[in-house]
Amino acid sequence: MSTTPEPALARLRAIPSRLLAGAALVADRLVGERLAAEGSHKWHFAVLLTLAEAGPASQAELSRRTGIHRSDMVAVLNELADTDCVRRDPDPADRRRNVITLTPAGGRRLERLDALIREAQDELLAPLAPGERDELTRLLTVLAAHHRPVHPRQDEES
Amino acid sequence: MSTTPEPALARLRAIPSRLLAGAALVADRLVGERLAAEGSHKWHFAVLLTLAEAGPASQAELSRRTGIHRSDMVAVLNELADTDCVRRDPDPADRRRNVITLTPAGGRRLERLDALIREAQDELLAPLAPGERDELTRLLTVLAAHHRPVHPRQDEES
DNA sequence: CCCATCTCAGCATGACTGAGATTG
DNA sequence: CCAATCTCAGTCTTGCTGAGATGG
Repeated sequence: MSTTPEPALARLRAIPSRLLAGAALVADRLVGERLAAEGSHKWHFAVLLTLAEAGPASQAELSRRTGIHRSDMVAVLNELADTDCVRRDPDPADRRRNVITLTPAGGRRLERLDALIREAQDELLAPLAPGERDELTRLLTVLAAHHRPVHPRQDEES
Repeated sequence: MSTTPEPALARLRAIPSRLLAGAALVADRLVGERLAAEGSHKWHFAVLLTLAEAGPASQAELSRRTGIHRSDMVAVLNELADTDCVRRDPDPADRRRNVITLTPAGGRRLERLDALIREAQDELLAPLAPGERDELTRLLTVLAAHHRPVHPRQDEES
């Protein structure tokens, strides 16, 4: 037998890794478009949320917490500082570092971005029933928990 | 009320778009590593599969079918031709184009790559029960069907 | 003359690296 | 003198654009 009579045909569009890539692309576009309309991107949200979650931190610490590269953090914080969303003060205890602090304006910005992101999730999951949305989230959470629940690339080796 | 008492904390890791991005990254790595070990990447598989599915075609036609950019197709076909997986013959009916044909060796290569990709899916979905794997695939398929069931980027502008 | 194809060189984006300046 | 931080310039990667050559 020629081993692959035609099964590839039906299989193609059912490959989970391919489906995931497509869904992730769509999701990223939906989120990105909304944040861009507000003059933001994912990184702004990540930094603001991390500050709200875990409190003030140095830039290096924010890099570790968010997975954003130390080199890109500069621009993100410049933009957030320019719009008064964060303050960048010299740390009195260690003058090598800046302490980044969320401002009230930053908190409000976080809320706006959060609302936009929830909107995007709703659009993404619109074709699913409420129970299905929860199930999808649950299954993806299981995968995330199992496969290196950390950040993608970065300097670190080992 | 201060509107965001602390709900962001728990919400962070449950954002579907974020979970999708993480899962897609893992999936891509699992697939990519295996194909790289065979000296291949996704595009080789896509081209071989398309040839097996839909038969010989010109390079331009393959670009359309696979979503691989016409400019990248050159290198992919060079590599496949170098390993005798495809033949690139001038079309007797239209000498502007090459007709790309899958060779027997190409068919065998396709089977190997297909096996590697199935391996990768198994590893990706390992933490899920069989029923859950099907359900995840089904849910992702619904999303794919609803949100532009086509290829990502490319020249075309509407 | 216009259109499609194949190819290649070069651009644009996004992420990362390396090193200098500052401070501990 | 070594370590950590902040910053910036430059590099590397990947996918895409533009245009020349071939041919219908």
